[in-house]
Amino acid sequence: MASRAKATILDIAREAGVSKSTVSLVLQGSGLIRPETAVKVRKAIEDVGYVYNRGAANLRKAHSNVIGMVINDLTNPFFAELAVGMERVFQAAGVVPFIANTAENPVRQEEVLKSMMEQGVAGLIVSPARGTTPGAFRRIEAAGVPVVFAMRRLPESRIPAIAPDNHRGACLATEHLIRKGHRRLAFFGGSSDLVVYQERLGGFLEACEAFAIPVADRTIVEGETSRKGGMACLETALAISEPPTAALCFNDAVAFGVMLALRKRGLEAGTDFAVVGFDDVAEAEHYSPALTSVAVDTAGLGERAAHVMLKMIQSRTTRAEDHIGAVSLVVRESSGPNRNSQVGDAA
Amino acid sequence: MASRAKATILDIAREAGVSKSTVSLVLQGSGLIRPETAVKVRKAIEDVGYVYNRGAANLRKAHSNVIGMVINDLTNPFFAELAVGMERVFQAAGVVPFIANTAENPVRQEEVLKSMMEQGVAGLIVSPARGTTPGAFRRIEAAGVPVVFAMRRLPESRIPAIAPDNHRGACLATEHLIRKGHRRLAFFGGSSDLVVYQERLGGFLEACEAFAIPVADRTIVEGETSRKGGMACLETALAISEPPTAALCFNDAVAFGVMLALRKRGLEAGTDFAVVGFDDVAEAEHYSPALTSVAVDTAGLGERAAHVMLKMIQSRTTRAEDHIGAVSLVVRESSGPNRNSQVGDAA
DNA sequence: TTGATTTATTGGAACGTTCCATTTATAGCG
DNA sequence: CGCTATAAATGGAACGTTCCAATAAATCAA
Repeated sequence: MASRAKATILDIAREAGVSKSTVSLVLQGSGLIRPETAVKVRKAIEDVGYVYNRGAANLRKAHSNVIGMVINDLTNPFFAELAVGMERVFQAAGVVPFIANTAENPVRQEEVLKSMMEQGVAGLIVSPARGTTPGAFRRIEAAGVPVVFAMRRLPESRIPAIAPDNHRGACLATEHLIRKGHRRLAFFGGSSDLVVYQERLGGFLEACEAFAIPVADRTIVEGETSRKGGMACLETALAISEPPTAALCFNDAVAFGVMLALRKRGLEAGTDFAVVGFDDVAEAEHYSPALTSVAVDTAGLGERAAHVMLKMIQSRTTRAEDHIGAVSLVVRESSGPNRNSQVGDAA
Repeated sequence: MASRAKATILDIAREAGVSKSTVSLVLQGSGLIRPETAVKVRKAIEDVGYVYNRGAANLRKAHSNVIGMVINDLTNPFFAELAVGMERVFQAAGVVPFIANTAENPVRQEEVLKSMMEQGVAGLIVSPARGTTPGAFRRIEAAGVPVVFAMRRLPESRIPAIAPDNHRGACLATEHLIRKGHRRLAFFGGSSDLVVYQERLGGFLEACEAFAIPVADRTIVEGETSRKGGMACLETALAISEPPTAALCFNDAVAFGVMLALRKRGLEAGTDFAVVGFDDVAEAEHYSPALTSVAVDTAGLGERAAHVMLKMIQSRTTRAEDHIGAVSLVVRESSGPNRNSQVGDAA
């Protein structure tokens, strides 16, 4: 079947009785070669068990066909969904996305980015890890490799970002809680070194402002963006003298944690304390009680990011516009007795 | 900062006033070069904004430092956990794992594998997609690239597999249900074209046999391995004349679906119908009622798979032993009123 | 038939590394 | 001082492709 040493186009050429250039042309699907020749060559390729060496090709070619996706936390289903959305688009464009996980660790991220650059990726889609330094992408930009940020952005950076309208989403959710009659509100989870956090918290505060919620009645508890973090937030908040009666959570994981902590205290989300999440991951719908959450169309943002990347590569530019995705509040049980079921909105 | 065109070792050599060979040596951390020279070279590397071209290097070197991880469903947190376990090990070994998702699609898988081979991966860790044909890995084996299967295996294949003791896990879980007093049992979800399915169903049947459960009282419903699939399974099972009172589910996703469908009918898992899952994903613990499930130590299996791969690469062999991971039943609420809390076991 | 044009095919020079065989410099020793 | 032994640095060929310029073959116009 396959010969001993790795077969090259030279072996194919010999086998098919043509020149290596002809083989190369066939490999690239050039219309210049005579159909019969092409058939002959393709047969030889099959016979010698040839595998194309993209590394060698990239030595001559301008662009590779791989794009790197660098994700801060693959175990969060939210990011997995994002990745899947992008994959769909890239597959159709004949581009292969390689995914790498940084586990929210800037050092690891540095290594991963370096590695991807060394592989010669055509572009990079990144959801930056917490604590990424502003200069982390300087070298990559200098090398002319297009980068787009997905879901998260960096404080002062010219790199285009594709993200949901965090401010508006948080506003919508907070308004919803206030309309339900809550007057002492909390914002749970996340930390201020994340731009997303600033945006979501900003939306929360704006709504509070708009409805004249006094500053003293706004409880803000930073914390890990995980179930565990959520549990801790609730404990902290309930310990104060005039505890809040409702909370907007930084993301769904935090919200799940809050609901868990409530149950541990014999309280129920929705009736004893209102909880709203952010991201609307698939689980939100299936939780009990079902979680009210801000839907951000994750897969859609992934597709959008992929399209932007493709366009950047094509027009060999390193610049593109930001894109802010529409959000909508999906009202379920965790925020209190039902009235209506979905409040849509486009940004 | 960075020069116009991409810098190469030649540029560095010129900048540092040494030969390209010296630069190459420094890049590889050879002890042959004088420390002062190394420092000089490293400075030059920094100055010209050099990025190493691994493609070019691989043209000469035997092995690349990238390993491909091909996963059938990244949105399943179970597989994401697996991936994360492997990453830990690889990182420590200075190897970069690139992850790709096949979305349970054999055609997509073919493309992904081809692409990884073209990139010149040193090895491949694969959780094969459903319906993978036995010959899918022939060419890869012929090329001498080591492959290990994780979590799933292929019917008749010499490729080593790292997987949990599915048979034993299913046995354990079924026994648990029988001990709780159930006499009409169901096995929900999965389909017979998966080896894992055969193994888990086998364990279920063995336990039934051991406790003399008549064949007529065993209900087996195949279905999608998702929440949706689980819901459908329950509907089907409850429609028969003498419906089962307990079910072992192919995996946790199916179990969640079953619990959801129960609630829709006003029934509660644990009291009205016993449910046991498989995999023990993180959510299982947090569900309500908490899901009894077979824990398989996902991350541990991932680490094991990574180690096996590393060893195969090092000893340049394409063969290795299978590895069957220990399992344990984690008893929670969904299987009925508590008695004990965890039944451990090592295979 | 001949030259011009089009269609297929081909050799050879890159591309950016590594690695072997040398060369050059430095030190050690009697 | 001459010789060997060791340490440090180097030139050049090779790796498997692409692509340009060139050639060869086939077709056409006159």
